[in-house]
Amino acid sequence: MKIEFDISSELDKVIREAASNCEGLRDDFDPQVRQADERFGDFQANGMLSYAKQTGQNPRELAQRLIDALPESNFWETSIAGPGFINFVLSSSFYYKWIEKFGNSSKLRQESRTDKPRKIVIDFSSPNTAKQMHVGHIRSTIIGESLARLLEFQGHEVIRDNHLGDWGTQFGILLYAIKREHISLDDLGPDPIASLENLYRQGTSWTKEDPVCLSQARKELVKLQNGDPENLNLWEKIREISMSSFHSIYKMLGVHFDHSYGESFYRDKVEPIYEKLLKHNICIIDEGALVVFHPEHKRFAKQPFIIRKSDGASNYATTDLATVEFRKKEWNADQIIYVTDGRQRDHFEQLFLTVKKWYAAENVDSPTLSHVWFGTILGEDNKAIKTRDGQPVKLIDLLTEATDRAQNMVIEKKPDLELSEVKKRAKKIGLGAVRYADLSQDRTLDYVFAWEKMLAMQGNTAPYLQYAVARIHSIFRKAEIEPLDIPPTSYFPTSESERKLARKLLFFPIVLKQTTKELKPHFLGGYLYELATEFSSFYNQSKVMVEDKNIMHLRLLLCARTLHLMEIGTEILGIETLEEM
RNA sequence: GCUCCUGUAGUUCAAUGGAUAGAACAUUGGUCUCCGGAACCGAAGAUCUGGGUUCGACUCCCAGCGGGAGCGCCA
Repeated sequence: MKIEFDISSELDKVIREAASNCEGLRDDFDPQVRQADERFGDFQANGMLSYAKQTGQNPRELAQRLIDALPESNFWETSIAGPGFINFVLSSSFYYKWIEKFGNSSKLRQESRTDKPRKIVIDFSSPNTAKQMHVGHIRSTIIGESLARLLEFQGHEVIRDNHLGDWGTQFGILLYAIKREHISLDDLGPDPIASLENLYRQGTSWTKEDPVCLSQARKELVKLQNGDPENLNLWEKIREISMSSFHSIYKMLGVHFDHSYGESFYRDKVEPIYEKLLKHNICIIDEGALVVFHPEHKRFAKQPFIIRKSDGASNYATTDLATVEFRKKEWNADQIIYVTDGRQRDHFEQLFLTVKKWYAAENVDSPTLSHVWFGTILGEDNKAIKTRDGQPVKLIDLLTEATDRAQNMVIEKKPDLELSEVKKRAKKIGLGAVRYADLSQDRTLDYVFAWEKMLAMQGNTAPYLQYAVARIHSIFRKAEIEPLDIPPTSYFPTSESERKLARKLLFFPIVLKQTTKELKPHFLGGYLYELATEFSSFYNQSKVMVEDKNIMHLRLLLCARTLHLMEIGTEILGIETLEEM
């Protein structure tokens, strides 16, 4: 067996090869190599059980035959257990060689790169302009950024596109309110976006109370959409004010975009869509609106996908179609990933079906369309946090609270630290905690927003990961050696804590693969937590700086590799690490 | 009404159809001459109910019960 980065796929290859020369096993045999429970070994092949059953053979006998057919190797010990599991226990020398070979950061990055790079557009964050971002926006922003980093890490070309809600009906109301109050957008006070949001709220209540106001607001919207210079100018300023407020949050979170085209960008690109879909008989006119039905689909045979309203106006279905077209034509995207709330699943399913038919009719390859959806953040009433009812927590307040709390903790631990350094650390710790709170759980789950939860800093949290990293840095400072300069050693991972830590390192490629396949960052988060736990345990049981240089160098090597994987992993999640904390 | 998601320790969450369901918080007992105690080691504690498929089910299928969401002109 070769020492490959992804041990499970190498093992799979070796077993299949052996199986091909093995009586009773054919080409369709799937070894089902899995990460094994610690009690049984490092990897296990489960494929015998089902295969033996199907072919009417004895699984244990078959397993024995397969083991006999495996090439001689001093890298593992095999055994048959239970009804026919094959367990592989990797040798200490294998552990050492793997860690030695894939140790340094650049090597790890290189090994993680795909051999088929794709151009992938990630559509995420996408707040509405004229409003502040609130906690409901955090998931798309954080998950999207993390996926972007994950895919970039593997060598894909990622285009981050912030699909702003900058052309909605909210502008009618807002423009009406601005004019009624004779507001100057150049003089909105210290917090312009908050002023705009208040103005919008004010306008909403006016239009609700008085039909005359409502019709005035509608007129302002129509004027805007018809290109009225005054309204267009106001709209542009509102967009600028909004962008600048978004930008300050993105900057804190280390999020950036390549484009922020938004819905307004597509407003003059919808006509051809109607024409094409009509031409291909994909849509029909129904109750005055242009809609798409999918007769083959149990739900969408009757549930319409409205692409043009009965008043002739476009809606988000239209712009989404135009957006796909733009990303395909202009960017030649291989894949588009939409990171949105799960409540939009029907919409995207309909969108994807429609695109598929449209492109098939025109005989062009459709990009792979993926809806990466996440659960709703709920208020205490178990309903989605909404802008209208009550006061939703502003995102900036959450982030500020997080850094404030972290700052108190830092000061408590290190009272003599300079304030600028305190703030620097507090920012990484507090924002890391918020981020990890979201990324460490399966994105498809809803959760009730709770300060304590978002700001937790004990247990399975970002500060725990950061603490492990800081301790490793501390070891290297004390040892006065660089993580990449560790001399070779003849001592291999032997003690329980050494083996357990080494073993955890080996699984990184598998976790990375799973995270990518599912586009679920919590797999990576869970792994990093386990790795940090394994390290902490190792740290307590095995002193690194010992007399015996062989032992010390092996332990330093384990520390160095842990450090690299922790740094790579946290970087993908967007969590910053510290050398001291 | 139709469709989708969801139900795991007291609480918040894990678990590509695999062996004795794994953590955190809270509760509780230890470690305190240690390279950083933001830590480590231990105890106690859970798969909504009933069927089915399978050698094997938290996982897949069916039914029921509980929670949530979507379903024609918001996004």
